[in-house]
Amino acid sequence: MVSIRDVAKHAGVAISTVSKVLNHYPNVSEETRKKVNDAIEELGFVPNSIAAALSSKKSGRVALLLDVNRHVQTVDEIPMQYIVGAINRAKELNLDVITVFFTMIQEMSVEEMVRYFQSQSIEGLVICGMSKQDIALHKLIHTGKFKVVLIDAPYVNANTSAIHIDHTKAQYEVAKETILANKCRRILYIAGKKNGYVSEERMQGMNELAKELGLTIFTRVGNFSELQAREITLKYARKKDAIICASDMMAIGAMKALIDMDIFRPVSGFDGISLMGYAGKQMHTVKQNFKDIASRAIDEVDKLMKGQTGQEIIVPHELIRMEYLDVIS
Amino acid sequence: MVSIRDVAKHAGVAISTVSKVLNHYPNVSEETRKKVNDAIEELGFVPNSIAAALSSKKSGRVALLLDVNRHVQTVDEIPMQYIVGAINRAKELNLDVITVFFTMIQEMSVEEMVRYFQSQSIEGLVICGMSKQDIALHKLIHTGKFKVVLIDAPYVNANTSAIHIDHTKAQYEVAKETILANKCRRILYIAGKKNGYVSEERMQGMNELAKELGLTIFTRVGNFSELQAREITLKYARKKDAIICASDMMAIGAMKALIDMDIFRPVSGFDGISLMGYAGKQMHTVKQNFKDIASRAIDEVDKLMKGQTGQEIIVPHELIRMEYLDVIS
DNA sequence: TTGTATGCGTTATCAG
DNA sequence: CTGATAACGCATACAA
Repeated sequence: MVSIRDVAKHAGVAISTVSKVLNHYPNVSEETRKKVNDAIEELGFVPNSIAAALSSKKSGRVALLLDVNRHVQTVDEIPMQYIVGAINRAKELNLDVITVFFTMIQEMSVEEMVRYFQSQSIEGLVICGMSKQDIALHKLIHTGKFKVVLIDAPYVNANTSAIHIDHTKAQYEVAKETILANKCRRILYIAGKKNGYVSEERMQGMNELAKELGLTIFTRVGNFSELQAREITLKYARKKDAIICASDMMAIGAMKALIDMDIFRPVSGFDGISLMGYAGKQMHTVKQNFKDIASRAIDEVDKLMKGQTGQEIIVPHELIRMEYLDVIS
Repeated sequence: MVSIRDVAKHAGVAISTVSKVLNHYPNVSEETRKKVNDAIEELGFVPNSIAAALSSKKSGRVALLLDVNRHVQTVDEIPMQYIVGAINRAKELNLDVITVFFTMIQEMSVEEMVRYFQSQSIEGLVICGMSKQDIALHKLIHTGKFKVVLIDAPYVNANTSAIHIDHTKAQYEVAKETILANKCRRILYIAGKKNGYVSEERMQGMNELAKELGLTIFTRVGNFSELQAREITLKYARKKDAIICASDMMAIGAMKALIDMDIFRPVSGFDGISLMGYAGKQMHTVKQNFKDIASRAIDEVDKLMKGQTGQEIIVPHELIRMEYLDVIS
C-alpha cells in the first residue's frame, strides 16, 4: 500500500508537507501543492483514514441508533428511511455511520454502553425514538462523552440537540381536518404508548382540539400496534363517528377492521408511510420526511462535533391523503 | 483516555503482555492474566480499535452494498432485513458494518471504488443483488483486493463466495403449486428484469415447468415494478387462468389490478415480504429468510478474511401462503 | 512466560 | 512556506 511517505519521496517534499496538502492547509505554495497532487495522482495514493483518526484523535464516526420492531413488525419503512437519509448525508460530510439497534444495547448498563461506543471510537450519536423508559440512554447522554442528536425526543443541552416535527400541532391539524370534513362528534382516538414522548405530544394535540371544538374524545392506547388498533376498532368503532390514530400502522389496522365490519368511518393516521396506500381506503395522515430528518440530524451531529452547542430544531410536516395509485406511481 | 500503557503500569507488566491478554494469547500465565484483567477492570480500560487496526493492518470492516429503490420504491423490507441480519451477526463476530448504497457508487469507475473502499479500510464486501450490468462491480471483484460475498449473484472464485436460494427450483415449485391447485392452462408469467441473475434463474424454473406440464407460458417483463405488473395484468389477465410473478411486489400489483377488474385469478409472488398480507387476497409465494441470508453472508466474509477460499452456499426456501391476519399477529 | 523495541500511516508542533 | 520529529495506541518479532 502506497503511503504518504511514498508520495513525499516522489514529490521531493517532506511528509508533513504532503499532509498539509491533503488537509487543505492554507500555507502551502501553489507550486508544491501541484507537485504533491501530481505525485498523489501518479501513485494512486489513498489516505489511510485509520491512521489519520489515530493521529488526530478524530474518528468522524457516528452511531445511528434505531429502534427496530419495538413498535410493529410489519413495516420497516421508517428506520430504513432514517438509514438512507443519514448515510447519504454522512458520505457528503465524510463521516462514517455505524448502525446500531436498540436490541443490541438494551441489556447494557451505562458503563457498558460508554465502553461499547468508545471502543468503536464513536464520537457522535443519532438516536431515533428514545422513550422515557430508556434510562440507560438518558444517563449515557448525561455523561457528556458523546455528541448526541435526538430524533423525536425533546431534550437539549450543551452537546445534545433535538430534532423533530411539531407533533402536537400535526396531530391537531390532521384530526381537525378529518373531523370537520365529516362533521363528526363522537371521536375515537387510538393513542400511541404510555410514556412515549411523541405519544404524549400527539395526545396533547388531541386535547387542544377537543377543547376548541367542545368535544370529548374517547381514548384508548394502541401501543402503535396494528393488531391492537384493530381490536380497539372492532370493539368501539360502531358507536363512533371517526377514528383518529397516532400512527399509520394503527390507522391501517383500524381501517382493515372497519372493512371487515362492513361499516365506514373516516380514519386518520400519522407518519405518511407508503403502506397507507394498501389499506383499501383513502386516509388522511401527517407526512414526515424521515430521510430529510435523518439527513439534518447528521448535519447537526457534525456541527456538535465541531464545537457548536446543542439546539432544538423543528422541521415541517405536511398533511396528505394517501391512496393506492399515488403510492405505486 | 486510559491506554494499554496505563494498564501495563498499573498491573506492573509490559505493554506487550497486556496486549497478549487482550488478544487471548495462550502463553500467558494465569497469574499475570488476572493481574492484567484486574487492572483493566479498575481503570475502566477500553481498547482502542483504531490503534489496533492500524497496528495489525486488520480493520475488521466490511461494507454492506445494497440496492435501494432501484427496484420499486414502495417497500424497504428486503434491504432492511439484510441490514438487520448483517449487523447483528457482525456484532457477534466483532466486525464493523458500513452500509453503502448502489447509488453512492454507481457513477464511480473501478479505480474510484477501490480507493473509496480502501480509504475506509474496508476488507470485505457483501453485495446484495448485483446485476449483470454492474460492470464496475464485476471488475472490482476481479481486482482481488477485497473479500466478497455475493447475495443472489452466481459467481465464485478464490476470494469470492456466493450465497442464495435455488431460485430456479423455488420458482418452479411455487408456480407448480399455484397452477395445479387451480388446474390452469393459460399462464401469464410476469418476469423480473432482463439481464438480472435471479430473473433468469426464475425464468428457467418456469421453462422447466412448462416443459414438464406441456404448457406454453405467456411471458412479459415487469422489471420488478408493481406498476408495470399492474398494467400487464390489466392488459392480459382476462384471457389467462393464472398469473405467476417473479416478485411479491409484482404479485401485489397484479392482484390489485385483478380486484379492480373484478375478476379472480390465482396469483403467486416471490420473496415472502409482509406487504403480501395487504394485497386483499391470499397468494402463494416463496419465503426467503433475508435476515438469515445476510447473517450467513457476514459469516462467510469473516471466513474469507481469515483465509478460507470462496464457495457457493445454497440456503433453503419455503413455500407459503400469505394473508392479512397472519402478517399482523 | 515476559519484556524490549520497532513500526503501522497519519497529524501536529516547532524550528528553520 | 517547508521540514524534522514526536506523538497516537496498539501488535508483534525477537530477545531475555
